[in-house]
Amino acid sequence: MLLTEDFYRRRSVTRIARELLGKGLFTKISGVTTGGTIVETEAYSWKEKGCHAYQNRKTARNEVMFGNGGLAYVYLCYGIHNLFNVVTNKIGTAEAVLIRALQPVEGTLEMMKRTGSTKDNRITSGPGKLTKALGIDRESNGNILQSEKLWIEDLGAVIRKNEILASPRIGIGYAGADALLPWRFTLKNNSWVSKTSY
DNA sequence: TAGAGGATTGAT
DNA sequence: TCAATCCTCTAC
Repeated sequence: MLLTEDFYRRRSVTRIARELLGKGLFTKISGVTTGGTIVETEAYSWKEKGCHAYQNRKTARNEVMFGNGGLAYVYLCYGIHNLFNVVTNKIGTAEAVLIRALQPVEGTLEMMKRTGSTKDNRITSGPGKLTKALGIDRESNGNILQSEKLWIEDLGAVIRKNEILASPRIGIGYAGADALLPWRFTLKNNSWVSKTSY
């Protein structure tokens, strides 16, 4: 079952980030479906320094974050990687959830091909890697997440509170005290969660 | 309009 | 530990 606008347009971005765990992110390109279960997310809000839209700073890049919940926000990081976010909340409130890792469900062979990997392990364990595996690039920026090319669906998995781990977000040391917010959510003991040196 | 740096990754 | 790589944002 596809997630609808109501799911994305709620007020609490951290709650949506938690609830996205266990949901399925998929793309269909040239007739091939690829995707998997979301096992790691991070919440971002205009209220804190880690966010591109901190203090409602609106630029050409982050404009989509100010749009309605249920849109894709895709941007280039380090000149190399496309990072995929889900825009949440209502028009004018810049919040989003970064999808950081998936557990493959469908199209594993195609994802291996796209990432140039010969093994099927950890091909979607990281925000830059999963976009490459699913074929997501900036052309998807601003697209709705209920299309035939890109969507998130409820796979029926029930995630209990005690299966979710909250920790500080990755790679935003410049955000000062806000870098310590426990807004990174992972499934406990899931081997597909991204590896970090932190 | 130039210059610095980034919500990462994989190889050394 | 470090380079790849290019777009975005800020300052001048």
